[in-house]
This record gives sequence, C-alpha cells and structure tokens, in this order.
Amino acid sequence: MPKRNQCLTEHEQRARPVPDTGSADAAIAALAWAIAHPARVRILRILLARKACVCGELVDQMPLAQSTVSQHLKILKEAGLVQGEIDGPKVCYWVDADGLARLKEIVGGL
Amino acid sequence: MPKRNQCLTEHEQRARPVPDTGSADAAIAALAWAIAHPARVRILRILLARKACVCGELVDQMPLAQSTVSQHLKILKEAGLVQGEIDGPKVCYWVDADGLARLKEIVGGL
DNA sequence: ATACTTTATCGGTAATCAACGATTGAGGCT
DNA sequence: AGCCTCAATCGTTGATTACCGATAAAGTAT
Repeated sequence: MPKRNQCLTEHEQRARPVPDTGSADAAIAALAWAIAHPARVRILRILLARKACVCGELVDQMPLAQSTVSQHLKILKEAGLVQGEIDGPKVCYWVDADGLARLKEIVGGL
Repeated sequence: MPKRNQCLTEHEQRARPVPDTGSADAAIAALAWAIAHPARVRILRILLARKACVCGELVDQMPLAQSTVSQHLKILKEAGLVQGEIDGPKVCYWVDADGLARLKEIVGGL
C-alpha cells in the first residue's frame, strides 16, 4: 500500500499507459452484478450446498415471492452461473460449475 | 454438473439444511456490487496498473464527467477497495490491497 | 487578498432494479 | 376432458442508480 505522497509523476504515468480494457471490464462487471444481491448469493449457496434444487424448494427457503425468486434465477442463468432444466412439472436448478469458475478466475485475476 | 433428473429427493434435501447466511450474503453482495459497473472496474484496473493515481488523471482516462468519476470513487472507497488521501490540492487514490484480497477470498470461497 | 486548480457534494433527470400479485402456459393426474 | 401443480412472464409500483452541470470547499500560486 503506497505511503503518503507516493503518487507517480506525470512522466511515470505516461510511461505506463493503461491498456484499453472496455469489453473485459464490462464482462467482469456483468458477472459481478449477478452476485451483487443478497438473494442471488443465497440462491447460489443453496444450490451449492445441495447439488441441485427444484425451484419451489428455493422459494420455500427465501422470504420472497415466487415470481421474485424466478426473476433472480433468470438473472443468474443469463450470467451463466446457474443452469436449469425442466423435470416434469418442476424445474431443477444447479450451479454452472464452469460459470462459477470463470467468475472466480476473473475476480482472482484482478 | 448434475445430469438430467438428478435433483435430490425431499428426504435428502431435508437431511442437508442450508445454514442461515444472511449477513455473509449481504457482505459478498455489497463487495460484488462495488465492481458491478464497468467504470468502477476500469478505475480499479488503472489504479492497479499505476500504483497510485490522482483523481484528475483518472477522469482523463474515462469518458465520464468529473463528478461521475468522483461518485464511483466514493463507492469504491466505501466498499473498502480503494483508499484516497489529500495531496496538496489534488487527491491521490490507490487500491486497498487488503480490501481487494478480501474480495478475492470471499468470491473464491463460494 | 485574488485568482486559479482540483475535487467533493448538491440538485435534478432519466433509466434501471426489486418486489409483488395476477396471469399464462406446460405437465401430470383422475 | 377437466383439474391441479409448478414456474415463467406480465404489468405495475416505489426505490435506487447513473449521469450531468453547477456549486462549494480547500489548496496553491501570483
């Protein structure tokens, strides 16, 4: 951690230009945003604890309406962190291991 | 990744109750939220590339108004990811290494 | 003291998010 | 077919966010 008055000079700053990382920034932001809500973190935790879980069970474990939970699941799915599959009248959800790994990797790589 | 129809039975589910993780969920969500915006990720990247950076330099590197960048810096500071110190008329910012480590740890621990 | 920089904060606007109830649609059951 | 269950979607509401310009505060220099 830099000490007081340890900012780089203008010359030093120019010597180390920061590369353009627009799309990468957007990617990490999107992934982070998916877990930027307690309910979505909770959903991930439940799905990790049980290997998989039916939507209705998820709803039972949360103080939220069914439609709200469904909304959060959609967000997690779109971020690639969760997958779901229709299983009879129910829908079974589980954590997309690749997606979660990608999240960890991208955050760890900061 | 579970295969089709690999949801747990009700008995299996009840046997493995998911512990209450309310505050931890909120903590990770708050931290994730701080980097859930491309501009804030960009700021982090710039601060990491240069050990430290004056606010004005940050503004120059982003297509955002000064007041907007200042807002994002405040958010990052409140999340504990960035620290700032007044240096004459300017303000020098740098990444809070502990905070960033905490973010990585908490995400990696998912 | 005055003028100039630099950055934080204020005020306002448009857009997005979170939450809910109600509805729809897709499957199973009798 | 008719009924029931389960989950996604729709429509709405209130709250929050992102962004900007303008202003204020704090420092430096003339």
